[in-house]
Amino acid sequence: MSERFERELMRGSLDLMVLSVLADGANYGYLIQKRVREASAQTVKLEAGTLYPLLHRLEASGAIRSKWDDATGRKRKWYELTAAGRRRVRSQAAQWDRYVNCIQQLLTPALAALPAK
Amino acid sequence: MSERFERELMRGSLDLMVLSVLADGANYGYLIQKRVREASAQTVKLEAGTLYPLLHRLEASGAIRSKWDDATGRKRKWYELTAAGRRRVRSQAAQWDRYVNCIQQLLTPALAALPAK
DNA sequence: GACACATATATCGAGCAGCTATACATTGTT
DNA sequence: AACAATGTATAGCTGCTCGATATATGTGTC
Repeated sequence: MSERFERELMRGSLDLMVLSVLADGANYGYLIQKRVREASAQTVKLEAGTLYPLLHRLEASGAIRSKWDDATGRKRKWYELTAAGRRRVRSQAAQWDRYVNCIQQLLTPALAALPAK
Repeated sequence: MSERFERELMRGSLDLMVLSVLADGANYGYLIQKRVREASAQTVKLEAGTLYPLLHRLEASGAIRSKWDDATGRKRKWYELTAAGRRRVRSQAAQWDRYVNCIQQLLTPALAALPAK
């Protein structure tokens, strides 16, 4: 039940998380997945079936661009932010902050009103 | 485009927002909608077509219970938290906090890595 | 050499939340 | 009489995330 809650929480913010990872430098899918999982202490699982379509959407929307790397043994598809992607990180980060504050304004009085458990 | 971002942000947290309003005391749909909108300075629009199904889901899951009020002129359906609903507010609030911290841990270094705009 | 396991990307169907549009009924305003 | 605001409700659409599945290569171990 709390699983479902967290899954829904992710919906709006996965884009921003992936873009944030790429703001630290170019990266490829498998490592992005690991970084998000580790940064969130396994709170955000980020399944492969979620990540790859998401990367394709981000690329289609012009926020990132990709390049295959066939040189080394494994084939990897590297992604990096475009200029539009960098703008998006900043703009969505600002929206995220505003949004978190909105929730906090509802949550703080609500918790205060609840019996002390 | 940023509209879509905020809409998706809401997905996981609308439950918690509505439960928070009800933690302040029993309330009915139309007023809950206004309170969420005002508390968020219109950031969260919360349409009627979203709210009423959501209230029905919350009731079906046992977090809230309802009672029609036919006494006064307008018919209103009042909702209040159940004991399970109060537990859910606390538990989801804690999850929300953890989740916000996860994002922040990705976002802070990301913004630092971006050129100063 | 065979086997398991990690690495690496990709797609499909199912489930479900939020939106818009629509409907309906009452009350207050001009 | 017309209109806006109050008040609840449902149907259809869109689109995200999941689990399952597919494919292929590299690495370690017996």
